[in-house]
Amino acid sequence: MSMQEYSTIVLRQIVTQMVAPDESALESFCNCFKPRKLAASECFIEAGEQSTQFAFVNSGLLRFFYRQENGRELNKSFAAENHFIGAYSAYLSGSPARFTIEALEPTTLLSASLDRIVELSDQYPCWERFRRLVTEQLYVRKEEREAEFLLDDAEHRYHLFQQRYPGLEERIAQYHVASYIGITPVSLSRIRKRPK
Amino acid sequence: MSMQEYSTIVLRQIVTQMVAPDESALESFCNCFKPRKLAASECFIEAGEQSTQFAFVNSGLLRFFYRQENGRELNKSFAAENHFIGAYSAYLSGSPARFTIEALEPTTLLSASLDRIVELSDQYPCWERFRRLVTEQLYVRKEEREAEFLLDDAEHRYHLFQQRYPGLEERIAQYHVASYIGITPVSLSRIRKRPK
DNA sequence: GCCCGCTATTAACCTATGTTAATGCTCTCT
DNA sequence: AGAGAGCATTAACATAGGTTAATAGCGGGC
Repeated sequence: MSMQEYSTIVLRQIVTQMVAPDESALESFCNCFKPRKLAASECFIEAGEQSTQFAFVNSGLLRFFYRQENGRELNKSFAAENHFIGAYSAYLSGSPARFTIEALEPTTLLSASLDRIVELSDQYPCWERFRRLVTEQLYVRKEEREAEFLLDDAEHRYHLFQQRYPGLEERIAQYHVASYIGITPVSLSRIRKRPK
Repeated sequence: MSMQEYSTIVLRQIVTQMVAPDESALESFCNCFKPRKLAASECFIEAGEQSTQFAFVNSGLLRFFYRQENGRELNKSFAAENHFIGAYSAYLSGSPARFTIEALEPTTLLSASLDRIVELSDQYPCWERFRRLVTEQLYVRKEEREAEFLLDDAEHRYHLFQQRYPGLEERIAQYHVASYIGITPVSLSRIRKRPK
């Protein structure tokens, strides 16, 4: 078994559970992916790029963030093992990515071109279905987050972060948590000090 | 031509542009939809319901909103002519709708059961594709809104509302705009008064 | 072991938005 | 025309969160 075949084992399992591809569909799909490593603080996608990369995270951790004019960085989300990443919405609308995806830890990926994935989704119903399922997951997540911002104050959003990403708080700097919640590190520190 | 056939003309046009269904696929699809009218302030879906309804808006205007414990209502979005509506994310996760969909004006819809649409999407590739396209649009919207809340203050979000829903500000009460932005009517009034 | 750089905390002050309440406007119903 | 019901505005005050700056802790490299 080649190195590349080995690294796709988990990917195979996951997409098999999702859409039950037949042998040939699965091969075509996995052949799109090439392994790639990122060092900590290296970027998978930079804001402004016309990126067509889509990847499966084998190990490591990444953050998605927007940069403001004043240089402040706002974390949109995080992705760890067994998640798919990419600037999918930007790809769909043909525009450059609005956010950067950066590794917070040394990360190993399987990376593919979205153009290839789209081709496959035109040829195989299972990959069309795969695209839909991934998009649905993304959508449900974003809708939840919209509700958070509409309904909850910073303290509540902090607790929701802890629930949504169990164990992550111990893995990243607190200013990254603050940035996800949409407040400053100073504010988060105050919230953490508050009596429960 | 029956009344029902007549009312699906625009729906037919729109889905034909989206996924180019063949004759039989289109008939099966349109047969799922039945006309329905809502008076102003009548609800299409109530928060807490296990709703399986999905609809195409022929005319009128609706708002989607979350209700807080204290009774305050937060507008998630609006939908007017030629848009699809429903509690799609709740349907996907099998949970009750978290928000209410209420008509702000007398509204005419074509309404279908999501179970039926899902059946069709399993039978016809074009309706699978339709599901994906609708979900992608929803996703892109929600991601934009997430970015708004992370990056922009209330005044900026007010201008973004005006851009996203041209002409809507004149059609609804200001407290509905404020509720969409996530602030109080008093605050919006202050923002509107500010010198440009 | 020591230094340096980065992170978290804390304090003092500032600003945007929330809260409450009073006022006045506009529309409709009679 | 008058009365009443929302709705928008305004003002006074309260609060959450932002800003700046000082300090303390911690961790890695030399």
